[in-house]
Amino acid sequence: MKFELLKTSENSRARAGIITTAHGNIETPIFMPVGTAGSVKGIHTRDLKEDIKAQIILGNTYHLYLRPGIGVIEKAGGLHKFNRWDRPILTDSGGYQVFSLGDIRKLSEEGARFQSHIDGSYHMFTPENVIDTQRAIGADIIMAFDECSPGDADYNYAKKSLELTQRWLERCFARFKQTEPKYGYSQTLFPIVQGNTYKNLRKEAVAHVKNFDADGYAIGGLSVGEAEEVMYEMTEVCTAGLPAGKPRYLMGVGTPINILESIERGIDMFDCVMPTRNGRNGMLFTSKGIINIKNKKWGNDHSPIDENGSSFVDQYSKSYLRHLIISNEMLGAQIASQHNLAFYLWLVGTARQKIIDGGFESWKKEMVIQLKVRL
RNA sequence: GGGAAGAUACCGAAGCGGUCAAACGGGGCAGACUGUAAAUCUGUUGGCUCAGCCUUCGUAGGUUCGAAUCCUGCUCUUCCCA
Repeated sequence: MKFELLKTSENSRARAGIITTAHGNIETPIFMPVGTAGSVKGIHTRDLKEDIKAQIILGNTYHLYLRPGIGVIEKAGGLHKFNRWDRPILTDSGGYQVFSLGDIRKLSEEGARFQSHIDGSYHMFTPENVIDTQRAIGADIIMAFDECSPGDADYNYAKKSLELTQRWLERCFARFKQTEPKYGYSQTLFPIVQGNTYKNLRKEAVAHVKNFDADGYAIGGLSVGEAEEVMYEMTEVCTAGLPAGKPRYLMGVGTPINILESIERGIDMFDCVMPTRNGRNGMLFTSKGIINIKNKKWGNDHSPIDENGSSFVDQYSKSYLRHLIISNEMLGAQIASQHNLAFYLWLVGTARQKIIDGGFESWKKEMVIQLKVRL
């Protein structure tokens, strides 16, 4: 993997660049649709590519490991072959599940022991087997196994958690170097900066992570319950310390406003379930503001979902989409997800152009005001 | 023609003397959702001058300190037998 930094804004940390992978290029800043179980829920790869203009999608190690099982994916020839997505893929390590499945897992120095949320069976994730699993899945970018500590963790917990993540990181890289890609193209491993909401821990984490001279660096453990201002502050602490010549990935973020604010602070890559999950639940993000399409007021509004939207689904009427979602028709969830994803990709694509052309900051300021509007 | 069961809020359906403005579903309305245990979850759903009051359980009466609950007439519905 290679990263070329094309431009850094004169008035902020915002950057535009290009990542080169074996499955094609990624223009940054970029938003990566989340495809946890090997599919971006409700969206065909054709629409992801041609309509939404996604350049890279995510998969999740924990979920794919449980179902369909890694053997199936290996037999298919890797996730790209399995789900017929021929552009780059990034897999999360399962570190987030250490957080989100907190009730049914136990941490130890060795790793995390999970109970499957599907059938209750027990499984052990270690830095080593998580790397092996991601080798088998065959994502272009794979993630270190970390502990994503809760937003309200106290300093002592956050410190111990960070130290564990750091020891796990050493083991992840050791295993990564001992093993080869399985499908004839190269993979790269991103370390994850933890440290919760404590500046000094974040700085320490940044310093540690730089030892590995990775192709890119992720920032984790944010947007997990802390205040937004704190998230921005932590993000900036991290980007200030990370090498300029490598992409920075802010994991799990966020709202359109979060994304613009984070781009301004030097983030290049984002992923979030929000456009798909909130879309399925009736929330639409548009350049004019937020729409809760389930609200009665759209019942007889026959204007397009988003008249300036970049997706073909934006020409469906609000009234029709409301009807579909209220009636629990599958198509409603699909249209809403597709619209939101197209909007997210439009947002980061436009941000990129503004960074290159100049004027990102003023455009961002205007957008943030607009994006707060509840239509 | 004879017999039986029933009529409860927008719909379905509990309740069968006071703790009932009335369980529970559905529907309606609103909110939440950030490296997806989520096509999920939460709140609300008679009216008002809203820590209180008023009107509601087919309908008209009655019994009782007190009735959605007991009694009588009426109206309607469903089922069974002729």
